[in-house]
Amino acid sequence: MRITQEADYAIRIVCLLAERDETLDANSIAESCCITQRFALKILRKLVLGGLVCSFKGANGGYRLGHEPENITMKDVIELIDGEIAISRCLADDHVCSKSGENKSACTVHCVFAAINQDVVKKLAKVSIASLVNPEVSAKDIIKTL
Amino acid sequence: MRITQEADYAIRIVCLLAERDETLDANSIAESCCITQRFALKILRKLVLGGLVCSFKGANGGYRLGHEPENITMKDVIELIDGEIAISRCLADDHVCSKSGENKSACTVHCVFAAINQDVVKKLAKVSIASLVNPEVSAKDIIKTL
DNA sequence: ATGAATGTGTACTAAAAAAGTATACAATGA
DNA sequence: TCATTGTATACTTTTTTAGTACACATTCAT
Repeated sequence: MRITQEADYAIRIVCLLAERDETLDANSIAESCCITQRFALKILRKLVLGGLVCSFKGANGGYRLGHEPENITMKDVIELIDGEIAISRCLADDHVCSKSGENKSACTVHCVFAAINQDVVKKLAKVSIASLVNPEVSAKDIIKTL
Repeated sequence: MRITQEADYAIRIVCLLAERDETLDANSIAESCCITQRFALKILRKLVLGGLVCSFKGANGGYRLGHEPENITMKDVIELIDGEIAISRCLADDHVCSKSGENKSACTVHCVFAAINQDVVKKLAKVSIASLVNPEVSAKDIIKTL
């Protein structure tokens, strides 16, 4: 529900696969991303199940990107790993906050959270993996487009 | 670092104190906010230490808002309770992500997170407690100003 | 003065989430 | 046919969040 480190790693893995347009095995991916092979495997499995990455079994097997980097966004990767993005607890728990009672301000607070949360999601959906790995595009360039 | 339920309760407590311009004791505050007295006391202590709320000891004691509701924002309350707002883990841990290595995309990803995070903070700083409790101001009105 | 009402300070416990690990198994290709 | 590589499931540890307990200090009403 929050943006975890696992999602952060997942983005890096996807970026790596986008940069190196070849089949990479879990070991070299883990090494490049400075995580253990086990943990990389766990993340890769989620990416495969979610369709963002393709896997190949057996000797010389490994992983490849499942789509063009232009068509994968930060939002896609994060939501695949963490589930729906929620900046606050109340947004995560089925959008129900049992203890809020029926007073006006509690409701208003949650509406504000929801609006800000939507904006975060919208922005993350604007950032493609292609732009992240493109050496001609700087972080500033990306931020300008948000 | 994330926006917790405690912060959510804190906002409600502050709103309650803003609406009812009188000294309220922990018990009635807890009841109004649908939380236990113990937990309310814990949150109230933080609010008092942070200066947002004043407390009065002894019989007929209780709590009152420390500032005008116009001068308290959602950001103030949240940061007082949770510390710095951070939508992702990497932003929280002293803005250092040891495992990011030195590749371009990892850095870019964090810059994007930081930019979006700043925007969230900026928006929360625009929402005053006064606007939350004002019955003439709807959630939509507030969201429009963000 | 005294004691009931009220807040304070510190520390503790429990539940949930995040982070990471282990094991046994299945498929592939040289 | 076996070394290489991914799969599936489940477990453990650490961190964070949420909430509780207790002994104490202050104040007001009487």
